Amino acid sequence: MTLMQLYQSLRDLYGYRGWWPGETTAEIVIGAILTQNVNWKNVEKAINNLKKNDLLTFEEIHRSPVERIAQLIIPTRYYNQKAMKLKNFADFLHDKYDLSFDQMFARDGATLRKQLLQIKGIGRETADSILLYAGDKLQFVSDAYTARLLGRLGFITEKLDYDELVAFITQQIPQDVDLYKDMHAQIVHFSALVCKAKPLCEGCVFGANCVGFISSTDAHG
DNA sequence: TTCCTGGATC
DNA sequence: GATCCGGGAA
Repeated sequence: MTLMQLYQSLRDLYGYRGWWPGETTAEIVIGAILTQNVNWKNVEKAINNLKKNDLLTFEEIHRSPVERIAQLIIPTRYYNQKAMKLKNFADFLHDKYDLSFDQMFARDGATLRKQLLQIKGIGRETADSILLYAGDKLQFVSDAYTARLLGRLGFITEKLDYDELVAFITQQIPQDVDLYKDMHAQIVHFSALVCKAKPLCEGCVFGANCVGFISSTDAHG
């Protein structure tokens, strides 16, 4: 099986997803920060709280005290840290781009990635999510789901760090923004529903292709 | 109890 | 690489 065959299987299963929930660029960026290590349902609660208080733009976040933001995003678990991360991004956008996403995304992806990674609270996965889904940049997004799935399916046999995994994948697929968006979306969806930490192997489309697969007749994998 | 679309710090 | 952060649903 190739990576594109993996992608096609998931796309056949779920249809095109394209994915990232959020009606505005700011909402996508906010979601990318708030979703760190937290269930997306909790992020939705926090985003609704921000929306009800007209805090879903970085103009408002920039001039709002961090304590007020923290109180609204409590469902995202690390709310004090994440409130500061939102403030840090707002400061960055204000100081470097006059609070304009158009100006920010006018930069090339590689330059912008380096800038985003200098913001305290923005790591590689969050930066890449912002670049791909908020900025339509050709930047593949990897994550713990991707590493787990590719490990179980036998694509990778040794641990790769984040950047190595991104390189491993992008070498084997067409360089296309919409493909990057949908492929990550499919992997996340499948990993959250089926190939979970405790996988639901029954009826899995990959069946015997999975090296982590434990059949009911195999007492101990 | 476990698990959830991480990142910073030491 | 180990630990902190520290809510909510199943």
